[in-house]
Amino acid sequence: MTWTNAAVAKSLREVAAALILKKASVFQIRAYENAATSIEHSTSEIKDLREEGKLGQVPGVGESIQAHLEELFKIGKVKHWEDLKRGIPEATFEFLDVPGVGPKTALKLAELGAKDVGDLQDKLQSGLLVKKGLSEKIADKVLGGLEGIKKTQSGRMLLPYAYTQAEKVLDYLKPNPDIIHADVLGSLRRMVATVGDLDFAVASKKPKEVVEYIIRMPGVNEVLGKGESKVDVRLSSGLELDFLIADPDSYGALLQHFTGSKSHNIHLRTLAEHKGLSLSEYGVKDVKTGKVVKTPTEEEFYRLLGMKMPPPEIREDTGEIEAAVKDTLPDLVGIEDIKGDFHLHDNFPIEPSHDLGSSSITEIAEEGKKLGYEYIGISDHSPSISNHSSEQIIHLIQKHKEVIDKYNSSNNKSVRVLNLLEVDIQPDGSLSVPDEGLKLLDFAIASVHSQHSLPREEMTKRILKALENPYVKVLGHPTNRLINRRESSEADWERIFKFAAENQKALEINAYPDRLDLPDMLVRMAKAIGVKFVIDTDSHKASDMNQMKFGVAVAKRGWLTKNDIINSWSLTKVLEWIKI
DNA sequence: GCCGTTTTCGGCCCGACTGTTTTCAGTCG
Repeated sequence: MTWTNAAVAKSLREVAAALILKKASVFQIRAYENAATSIEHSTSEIKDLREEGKLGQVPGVGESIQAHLEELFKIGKVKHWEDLKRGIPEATFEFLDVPGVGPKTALKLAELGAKDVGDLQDKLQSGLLVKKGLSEKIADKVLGGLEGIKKTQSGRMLLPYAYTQAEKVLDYLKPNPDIIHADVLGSLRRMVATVGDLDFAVASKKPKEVVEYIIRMPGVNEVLGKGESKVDVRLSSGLELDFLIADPDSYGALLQHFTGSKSHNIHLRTLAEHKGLSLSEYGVKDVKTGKVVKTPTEEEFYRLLGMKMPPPEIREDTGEIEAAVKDTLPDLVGIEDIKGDFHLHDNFPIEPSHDLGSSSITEIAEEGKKLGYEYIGISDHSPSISNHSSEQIIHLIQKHKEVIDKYNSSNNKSVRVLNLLEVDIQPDGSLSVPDEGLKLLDFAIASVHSQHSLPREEMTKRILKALENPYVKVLGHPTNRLINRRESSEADWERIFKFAAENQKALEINAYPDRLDLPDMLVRMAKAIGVKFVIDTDSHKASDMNQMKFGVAVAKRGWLTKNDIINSWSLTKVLEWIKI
């Protein structure tokens, strides 16, 4: 068993479930749940922290759980946890993965004889469990939930997909005269890399009419739940949409409440309580008088709590509340600050190791101009090392350089084009292009495209060796994760970030939909170490260059300001940075 | 079981919907 953060968190949640079933103190239960959430959100592998003796630094992990984790990593199990789980059928814990199934339902299902998820589905479909005393409605709900588990296994939605779907829904909502405001909520509004469900807020004086209007939306296949001010639907595509409708006077509270994150809201409520206030989606209540102050805007909601409004992207309870109180929130980078894109693949026949782009330099440059850029970087994959001699590689780079030089010297160029290359970091840390080839470039982006799961120390040395090359200015998609498909590579990121900071190497935030790499939490860590960043789309066709906003979202979630991001600098300043 | 600008004890977020509960429990966000 490899104890990833997800696996450790799952174990803690199972213990919490066991505690619920054994009617333990709700606060003890919450403690285990808090520890699980905190570990899921940790920027470091918990196993590494333990080896470094830093387990106690994880919020929510106190003396007891710390001792439990020591035991877990040492012998693979925890006696105390096993004692707590004793007497509860093993299948109970498996059923917790089914949406809508909590500990008590899970136990009931196990006691009725369901052995595992597959068996559960069979016994529900055959009606066996209902015959044994399970209510039909619960049976239907669990069957519906089993659909959900399949969705989870196939992965949460990628942010750009969710974003596009949500835009379509907002386009349907906004023209309705009964609808005063409509916004997306939840993890999508916070621009988290993956999104589970799509949640929407609607401000209206006529909630019932709005509910009916939503039910009539094209593509709605099933109404999953319906209340006075709430409706959940499933589209024929399988996508679930949740809508919450509020009076315009309390719309700010609704937006705030359901944007979350959960940990942000919990912290906020605790803070409010000390001021004698209580928070809900209806507004801010004075506990003494019982009077609710409605808040039409989020700014007003936060103002009543004596703080500035933190941007949705950073509402994760990682210091934004403290900063909002002290009025020291960072001025986060915005899409309008971006002046270029360094990672773009064109269709020049460079005979690359990986995929070629499909647009010409001219098309890419024109798209760049449309986006308001001053410069772009053409960074094709390097010529494949197995099919070419060093001389051939250098020759191809020379040819490509001539094309770019010609474009830059033409009279009707759209933007300045930088001559870059995405070179492979070989397993031993050497680069796929000899230095004589690299010196023809403005600079090189170095990326790992093979052997992604080397042991941590080997991967660390591999990346550091590549970054030592003076022509390499950027580490491309640093962790190599592919969301829902491939885990991040293991490496000593702190060491890599320190090296990057000391040697003026930038880390890429790759905006490609299933990369979003560097991930936001590592962005924050790297910034604290003093690293600079570039945000790139890694486009293989010109029309993909508009995905920059998703990279900017990652940067925002990592608390980056304009100054942290090299491609928000002027061309002059970028050219100076290249020369360092 | 955790935690501290109410600090080593005494607190710990709030509300909606669903179900089979006729006054509340389970689950979710």
